[in-house]
Amino acid sequence: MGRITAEAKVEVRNRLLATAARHFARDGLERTSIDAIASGAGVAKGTVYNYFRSKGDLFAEVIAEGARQAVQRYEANPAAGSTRDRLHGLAEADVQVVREQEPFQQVVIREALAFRPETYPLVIGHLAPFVGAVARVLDEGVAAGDVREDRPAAELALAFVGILAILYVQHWGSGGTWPTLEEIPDLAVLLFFDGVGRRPGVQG
Amino acid sequence: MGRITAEAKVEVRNRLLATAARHFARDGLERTSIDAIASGAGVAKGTVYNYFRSKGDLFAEVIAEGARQAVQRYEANPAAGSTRDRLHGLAEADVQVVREQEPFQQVVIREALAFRPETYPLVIGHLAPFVGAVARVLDEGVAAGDVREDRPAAELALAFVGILAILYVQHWGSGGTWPTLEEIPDLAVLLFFDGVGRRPGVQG
Amino acid sequence: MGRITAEAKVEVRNRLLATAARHFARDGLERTSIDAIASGAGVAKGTVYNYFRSKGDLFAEVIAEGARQAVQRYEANPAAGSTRDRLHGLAEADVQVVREQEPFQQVVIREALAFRPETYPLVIGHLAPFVGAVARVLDEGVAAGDVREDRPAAELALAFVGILAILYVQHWGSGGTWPTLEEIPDLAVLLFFDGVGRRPGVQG
Amino acid sequence: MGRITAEAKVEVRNRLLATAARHFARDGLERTSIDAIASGAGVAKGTVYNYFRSKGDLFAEVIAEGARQAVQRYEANPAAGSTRDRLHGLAEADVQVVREQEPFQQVVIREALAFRPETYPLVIGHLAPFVGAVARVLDEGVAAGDVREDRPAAELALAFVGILAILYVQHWGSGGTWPTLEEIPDLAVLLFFDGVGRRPGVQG
DNA sequence: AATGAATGAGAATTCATTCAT
DNA sequence: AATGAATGAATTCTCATTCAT
Repeated sequence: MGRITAEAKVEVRNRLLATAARHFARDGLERTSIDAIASGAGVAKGTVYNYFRSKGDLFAEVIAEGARQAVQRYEANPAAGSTRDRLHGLAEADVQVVREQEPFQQVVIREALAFRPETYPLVIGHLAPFVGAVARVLDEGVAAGDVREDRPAAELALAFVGILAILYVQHWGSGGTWPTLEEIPDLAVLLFFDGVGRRPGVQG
Repeated sequence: MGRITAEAKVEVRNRLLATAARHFARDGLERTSIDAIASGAGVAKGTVYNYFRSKGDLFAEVIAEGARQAVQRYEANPAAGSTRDRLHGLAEADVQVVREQEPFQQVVIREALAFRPETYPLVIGHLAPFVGAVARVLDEGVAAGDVREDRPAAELALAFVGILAILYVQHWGSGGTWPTLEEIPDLAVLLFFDGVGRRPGVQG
Repeated sequence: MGRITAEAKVEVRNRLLATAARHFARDGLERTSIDAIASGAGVAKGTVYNYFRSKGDLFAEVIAEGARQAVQRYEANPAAGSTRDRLHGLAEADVQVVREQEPFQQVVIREALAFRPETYPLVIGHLAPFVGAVARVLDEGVAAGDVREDRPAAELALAFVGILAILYVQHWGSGGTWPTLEEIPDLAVLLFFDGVGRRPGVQG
Repeated sequence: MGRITAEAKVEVRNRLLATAARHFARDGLERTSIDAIASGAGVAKGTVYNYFRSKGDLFAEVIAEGARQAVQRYEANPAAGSTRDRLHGLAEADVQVVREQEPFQQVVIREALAFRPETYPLVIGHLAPFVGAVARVLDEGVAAGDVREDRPAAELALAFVGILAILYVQHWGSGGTWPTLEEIPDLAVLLFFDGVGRRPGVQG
């Protein structure tokens, strides 16, 4: 105990966040106990409360941390290419982050799908940058004549993110058998941009 | 005793299921108390245990009941028309069921998205008939040259159901503002079948 | 468990109140644990919460119960005699109640002296009838020329009740050695009405 | 280190005592946290334990300090005048001390009224000098024929101090509205020495 | 068959105290 | 000497489940 280096504090905090993410991802908010997180992180129960005000606060931090990582999604994304390529690039960036921070992203995505009043604004707020990037690409796609213009880009962007979410959920739910993480960008763009219907003279 | 009692028992059971569905849909499994269900259904707490072995069991029965209702999804579907029309018809049938049994369907769909080991087989098993009906339509669409053939119909069918799920979740999460239930069949078919990308000489 | 007669419920409730009063009187609100009350009353912890919403609520009920008993203080008081006799009668009635419900009264009196914002209105509200009775006697005493008229009767009444409180507290604090409960009415009247100063031709 | 350090230590100790007194006066022993005291005094939690063995010990020291200040009560008292005047003088001295050290005195007086076994001897021991001074004045009053002799002066002295305590408690409890600190000496003497009863040819 | 009081295992949270730095 | 992170016992309160009536 006693004085500790700043790095050690950060290390404990990160260990708590990582452990919490793992538990929240597996068991959800309610079924995860602070006890489990504490002992999973190798600290006493009270220590958790030295770092986070409450279980809900810790949960929110897990989501925020996940979302923070995900800002790379669109920043790391190369803006080049056709509308289709750019959507594919965004999806690939997303998959990259999910792969690296799987428990965090699992918590974010499941919470986004749960639409709970307590966390809804939090999740949505943190998802906003990514949704915004998608919407921007779509807007430019409309201008270029690549994207249908009978639906608002903002709604379509939400749908794209939703389709990605569904694919992740399917991935985790199937134990990783289908779809694999690698397939997700292709699938997302196929479902969202190309459509399943076949039309004369078009790809597919 | 005799017939009247037997009917009364069924009636109590149904009331319990309906009340439970409403609570589970609103608050989730953990945050719903047996007390709330019992008093909501106008019976004593102990009575719940005369009908269901445990809270988890009651939850499973709610899902099973919801899925049972949902069998109409594919049975009510008019088999006629183009592939696109038939998919639209399936989506409409689905929305119809959701509308009529909203709390039950909300529980089923959210549980499907949560992929919890305890309920996963239950949900998937009961969703299977609907997914199968979609796959059948897609298979026939492939034969008719209406549907892209580079992806297995079974996987595409799952994706269609997933897109429907996302739209419902978005609907409930937004407080019903977007999308409305009426819009969902159109949106689902647009996203899934037509695609968001615009191609020469095609709708959009 | 299970169904129980209404009398049995009342009996449990009373046992809980009496046990709680004993503990609160000895240890105060904070240092008394629900566990101690439960096991002292021979029930499980949860049972306490079947009867009282919270520890604070139980505490409030103990005070309310104490005050309820204490309404007898002024009702049982014979209205006859001189002002001095009537004050003595009120004090005697009060002592009587304290003797019969000692833990309850101990809680009420100590709480009254603690003036805590959470319980202040409760205590004062319940003490009001007794204070009012004293004030009435004093008012009539003023009219009869028995009581000094340079101070509002309401304030003097508060002081009388305060003096009684001090004597109880002294009684409990000294382990009952001084003053004894029997002495309290005489002492209260002596201090409050007669005064310690000696004046020519007057008693004392 | 040397002198400056020694002075600094005393200064920290006093700051801790003053902060603690303020908190104990407002919130009581149980509801005051060491954390609050430490940060209120501008030191770390551990530092509190360099000065005081435990929270209980700190509380005891606050009382001791309060009582130490209160020794002035009787020392500052001018011994002159009638018995009534001398009592009034003692009460005025007391009020003076309370005014200057309000939080400390508030803790002492409330603790005196709580009669807790842990602090009882402490409080009583420290109150003794003041009670003794009152008793001395009363004894001399008896000799002069000013004070009733049917009760031991020691007991009457306790009652006088009790009446003062009640008036303080009433003062703090009422938010300072009644009685004000200024009124207390008059009121105390009126209640204790003169009495509320009116008798022919006497003041009041 | 219904009832609902009793139960007691948890769960979150607080906080006095310790002690390595 | 001061610090403040770590500790873990203690406490309140919840609620699924049981079972006597």
